Amino acid sequence: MPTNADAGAEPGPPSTARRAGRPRRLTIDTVVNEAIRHADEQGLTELTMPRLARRLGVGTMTLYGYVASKQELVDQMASALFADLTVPDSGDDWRHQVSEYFRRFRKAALAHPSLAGLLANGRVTIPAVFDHLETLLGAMRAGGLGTEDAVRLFYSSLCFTIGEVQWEVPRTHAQSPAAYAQQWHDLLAALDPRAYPLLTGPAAAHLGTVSSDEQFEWGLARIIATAGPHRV
Amino acid sequence: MPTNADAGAEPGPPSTARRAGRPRRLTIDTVVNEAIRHADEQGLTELTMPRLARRLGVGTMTLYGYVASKQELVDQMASALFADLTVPDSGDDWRHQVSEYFRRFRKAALAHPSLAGLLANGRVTIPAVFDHLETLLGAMRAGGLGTEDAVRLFYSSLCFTIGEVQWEVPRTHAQSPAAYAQQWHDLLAALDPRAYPLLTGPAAAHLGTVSSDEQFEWGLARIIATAGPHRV
DNA sequence: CGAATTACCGTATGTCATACTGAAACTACT
DNA sequence: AGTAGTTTCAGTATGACATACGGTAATTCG
Repeated sequence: MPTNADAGAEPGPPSTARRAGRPRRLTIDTVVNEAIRHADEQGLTELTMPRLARRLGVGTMTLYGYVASKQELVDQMASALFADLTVPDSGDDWRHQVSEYFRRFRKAALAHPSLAGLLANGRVTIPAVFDHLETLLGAMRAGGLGTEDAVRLFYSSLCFTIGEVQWEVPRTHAQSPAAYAQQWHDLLAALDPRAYPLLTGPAAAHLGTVSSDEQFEWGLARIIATAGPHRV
Repeated sequence: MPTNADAGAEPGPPSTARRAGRPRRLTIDTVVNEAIRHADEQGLTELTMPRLARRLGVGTMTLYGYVASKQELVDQMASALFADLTVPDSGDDWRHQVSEYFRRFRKAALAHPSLAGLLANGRVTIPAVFDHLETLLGAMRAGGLGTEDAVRLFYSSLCFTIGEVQWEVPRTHAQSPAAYAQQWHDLLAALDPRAYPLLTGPAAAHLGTVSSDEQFEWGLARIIATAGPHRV
């Protein structure tokens, strides 16, 4: 665990693990992790407090000893998604560094497709995002990029990555790849070739068959590779 | 009770507007529009069938004569967002045309901030999106862009636009601009200048103060302006 | 060993989406 | 007209949900 997200170190009895009173049956991490597992298996909409409690072998209200509300639980699930996200080691090329960072960002989001939608709710003030931004800004500036462009580059890449994940998840990760290909095939087959000569003709090959990874790389490269001192 | 003023020109097969049976008190458009208004005022999470029904002066179950489920209602709200979205007239420069299209797309989404999150649920098979894609593909090809690049350009721009809206809405549109600026100010002020010399120093000016419109234009330009025959 | 402390969880409340059902309002046919 | 047929309206009912409350159980401390 490279990043410490918990800034609220208790000033009282820090090392005393044993307190008076009935011992807890669970830990907050157990609860959050099991919630993530449940969302992965059944989908986020199937996650309810009673179901999660049953899964953990406790009463429903017990969960409220660990989180103040369901919303807080969901927030913690979202944060956990990015707990392991780190900035790549500085290399010779800041472009590689930034690209790789967002590649990791996307990978983290896609690791739990059902949670990717949480990116949208605006509550995810991604922990340590300031650390990452600070580090990457430094790399970009060292590479000759102006501060304003560096900020905008980061912002644009972030938006693109979030949007790409948003778009991709329901289409590829929420179903089998075969079902995805079939869906595109059916969709294109239903179009009138006279009304849609391009979509049913030359463009057809690029719509359903190209891997999403490639699409992501293409777009990210547009944003990143062309910025900086050498940009057109 | 306010009589609905919606134009109810039935485009169905028969010109017989009058059928047997009790007349409807509402139209589907009235229902969807009032739902959108409610979401704009109170937020999407506050939209419930009982509340919407009360607002329309009907019983809760009456709504189910217009939509099969709440999900269908929400889907229709999302579709309505883009009902007026059109492809800009063909100009001399396909880049302007594509840029303007996504500018309109974003504007449509931001017109109802609380609904922007619906972009994320993957159910919005934006109506007529195929029309738009077909038209823009034609323009791009006519401008010398290869089909594959054209598809990827559209896809990347779409992802970026969706992500930008996603990111922006909770930060700027769900609150007053002043509150937004204050939030950034507080956030930056809380950072330790020694740990975050860039964020608190040269980059600070570009974080909270730059307009989102400019950020959007910057990113979109990275994607669009550099693609094509002249790209690096 | 009792008292204090803390966590667990059964029960209760209010809201939600929605199924069912019969009343209500209109047209069409006689 | 009147009645039959058709369609919509809306009250009630059901089961699930998030969560407040309060009693009970498990532990440590004096």
